[in-house]
This record gives sequence, C-alpha cells and structure tokens, in this order.
Amino acid sequence: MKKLNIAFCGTPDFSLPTLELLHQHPHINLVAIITMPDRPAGRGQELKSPPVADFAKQHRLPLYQVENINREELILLELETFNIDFFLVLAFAQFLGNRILNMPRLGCFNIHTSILPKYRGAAPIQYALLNGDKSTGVSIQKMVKEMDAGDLVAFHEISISNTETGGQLYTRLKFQAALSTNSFIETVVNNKLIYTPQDPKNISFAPTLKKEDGLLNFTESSNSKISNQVRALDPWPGTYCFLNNLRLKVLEVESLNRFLKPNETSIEHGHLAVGCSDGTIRLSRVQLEGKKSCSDTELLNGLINKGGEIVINP
RNA sequence: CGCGGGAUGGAGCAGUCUGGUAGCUCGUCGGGCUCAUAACCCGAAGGUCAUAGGUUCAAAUCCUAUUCCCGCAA
Repeated sequence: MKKLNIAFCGTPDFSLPTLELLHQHPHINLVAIITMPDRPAGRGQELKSPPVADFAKQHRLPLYQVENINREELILLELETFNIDFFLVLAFAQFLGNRILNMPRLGCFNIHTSILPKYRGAAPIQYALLNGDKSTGVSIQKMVKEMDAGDLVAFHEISISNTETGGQLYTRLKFQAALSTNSFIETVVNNKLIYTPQDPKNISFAPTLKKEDGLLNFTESSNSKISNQVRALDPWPGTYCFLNNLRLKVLEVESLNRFLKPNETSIEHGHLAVGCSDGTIRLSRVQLEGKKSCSDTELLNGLINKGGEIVINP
C-alpha cells in the first residue's frame, strides 16, 4: 500500500520513542524532521544538539533545525512539494502558523500529555501531580491556531500512583505517546478518524513552570501541597528552600506526626522538620548548594560540627 | 574560555587564612546498663587528607598543573 508522508516536529528526549516508532513504521515515510537549533547548554555552556537532531543525524533522516519554522520561506516551499499527509508535533516548543497548519492533506496533529481540555499548555504532567490527580493521559488533537484547542482524535488514560514523581510520570508518558501514536496511525490508515470537539466547560490551563515555582513556602502551604510540589517538580524545575541563607534543594519529604508552628524548625532525632500551615513535614532527602544530595540526618551530622543555629527561609 | 562551591576513616563535616600530635556528629564491631529503646555508659577497629610535581628542617595546610563531583545561569 501507499505509505503516508509524515513530517515530525519535536525537540527533547520526550519525542524520541515516538520518532523511533515513525522511523520503524511500515506505513510511514518520514519526509522531514523539524527541531530547534543547537544551543549552549549545561555547565561550561557548550553547544548541544537537541536529542531529536541527534537521532535524525544518526539515522540520516532529513533534518531541519530552525528557530522559527514559520519564517523559513525556502524550507516551507520545499515542504510544500512533499505531498505531506500530516505533521505530527510532540514537545516542539514552537507555534505553527496557518501556512503550515493548512499545508498537509489531513492537517497537523499534536500529542499532548493530558486528557484535553484539561491542562492546556506547556506543563500538563507537573500540573496533574501538583493537583494530586489520580490519573492523566495522552491526547492527540488536530491543531488549530489556538493552543491545544483542536478537536480530539485519540486519547489514552493512565493512572498515577500516589508516590509517583514528575520524572517517573514523564518517562511513562513518553512511551505512552508512542503507543498512542501507533494506534492513531492505524486509525488513519483505516480511514476511521473521528473528530471530537473539546468540551468548553472543562478547559483548564497548565502554564509554563518557572524556577521560582519550586520555592517552598512553609508558612502558607499545607502538608499535602508541599508533598505534591516536591513530587511534581522532581526533577525539573525542582523544589528548594533556604537554610541559613544557602540554597537547599528538597528532594523528598514525609509528613511527621508532631507539632511545629509554620516555618518553625526542629532537628530532633536527626530529622530536619519544618512546620507548615496544617502540620509538620520532614525534609528527608536534601541537597545543599555545591554539595551532593544526602539524607537530612547526614546533613545535620555535618552542620552540628559547624555549630550555630539552623534557620529555614529566614 | 558564563558565575560559583567542593574532594579529609563507611556517611556527613571541622581543620587550610596564621605550615609543627588526624578532630566532630554518626555508622560499624566488642562490652555494660535496661522489661525495653532512634536512649545511656565504657572500649576498639578503620584515614597514601583526590592525583602529580614544587617550596620547606617539616605540608591536609603554601605554589603549579591535572582529574572527578556539585549549585547557579541557560
């Protein structure tokens, strides 16, 4: 049978299982891979390629690395000659303009890591955990000009375990995205696409997270809010507070059955305990700036040697 | 050459400025006390002070180079 001509837009490692699937799929002809340019990154600011670019180079696939695809006239003209059936967009970090949205025969489809219309935006995985949701999933929507607002063509729900971190859920959804893509392609091949509009009553948003969203506020936050925050933002952007004016990453917490006033600190039994708005929470795994991560007990063993008081968020 | 912190018994850290006996809180092992203990008491083992040079009568400490780890920023 005739293969489908597909263009793929994506950037980080999250896109890779799905890209790999497209690359291997017997009904798919990958005609273009579009991703972000190389960027200075990490300590030392060395230039790094996006994982999608590395994959394309490694498999000698047609690669386009651009800052804004909508402004690349030459590339657009070239793409228009490819008879593309559809674009698949997954974690791309660029918006698509009308010219691209209208270019492929079937349009452009975006894989989104929540069940739309819940959590439109850049950080749906973290928001599901921040809100303590019991489940989330993967949606595939036909892209329109408005962000994440298009008709659904597929979705798959997955449950969230109550200790799951952002990183763990990210990894599971990364592979679920590829599985969902696989069944979506089957639907397309069998000509059984069904478009379901999103229910406007259930729209919610998951805006891009900033570093400061990881700052723990023990005075105003409840025990469960802090627990969810630590889980959801691990490993990125991460949660932190300040200990004696040094940045202290908080990697794991557990609630403690004792009484402390909000933001009051205790170091009894080798537990670094802090009061929050409705209880007490133990910062059981932490990392002081410049140091490796360690348990609160280990941290306190060292601090005792230095003497002085221990103050959180002065 | 983006900014900065660090490497010292198994763990987390003092000691480095001002060179001269290897220290603290734990853990481990042995013993004691206790109905019992994340409790307490006594004792013990365990360290080429990241690596390589240099200065010095003498270097964890001063000088030079190297390796590795980490925080910020992106």
